[in-house]
Amino acid sequence: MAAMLDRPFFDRPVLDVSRDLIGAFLAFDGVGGRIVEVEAYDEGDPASHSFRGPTPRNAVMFGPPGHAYVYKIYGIHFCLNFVCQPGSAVLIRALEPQEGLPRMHERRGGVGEKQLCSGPGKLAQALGINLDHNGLALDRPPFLVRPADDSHPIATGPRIGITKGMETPWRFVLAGSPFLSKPLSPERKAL
DNA sequence: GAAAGGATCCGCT
DNA sequence: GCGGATCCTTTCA
Repeated sequence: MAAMLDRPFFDRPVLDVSRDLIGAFLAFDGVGGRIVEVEAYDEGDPASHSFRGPTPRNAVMFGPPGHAYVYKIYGIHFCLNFVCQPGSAVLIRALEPQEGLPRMHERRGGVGEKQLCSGPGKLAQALGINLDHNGLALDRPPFLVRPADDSHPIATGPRIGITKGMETPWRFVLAGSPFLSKPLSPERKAL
């Protein structure tokens, strides 16, 4: 079986992990695809849940690397993060669907393939992720995370939907992917 | 104890 | 392009 991303991979600076996750494969209970969009958050970042220190909700962000931090947003949607070094995490924002397409379509209700996982809330819905999965380890089932098998053109830009820290270009995308939550604009230098 | 506001999505205009 | 849905965490008095 192919290499799996485990704790040492995530126990690194969050920007390095974010970059290396573009093109990686994520599945939850056999449903998933290629990661094409992520955002980095860390403790010194006013947009991050960890900015004001540990709370009951964000406790997982201060726990061991390589675990899932899941939270509910706007009372409706769930967002999936990968915990890196203490107080930092990567928000998984979009996937290129590859496995378990029928179940994704069931959960997402008749949207086109490009919209199955083109946003953090959509992705969590398509994969069936909810608060029950907060704190689960990423290196064993139902999670499966495999590294990218080749290099990918990566672009960066400002993060989406935040009200603080807007100038920090910590959004990472697979350049030119049609599965992003939004096109990257303006396009920034690749890494 | 109260109030504000959020790392979103969808439908309507 | 704009606003509503919907809830619960965090903050402040």
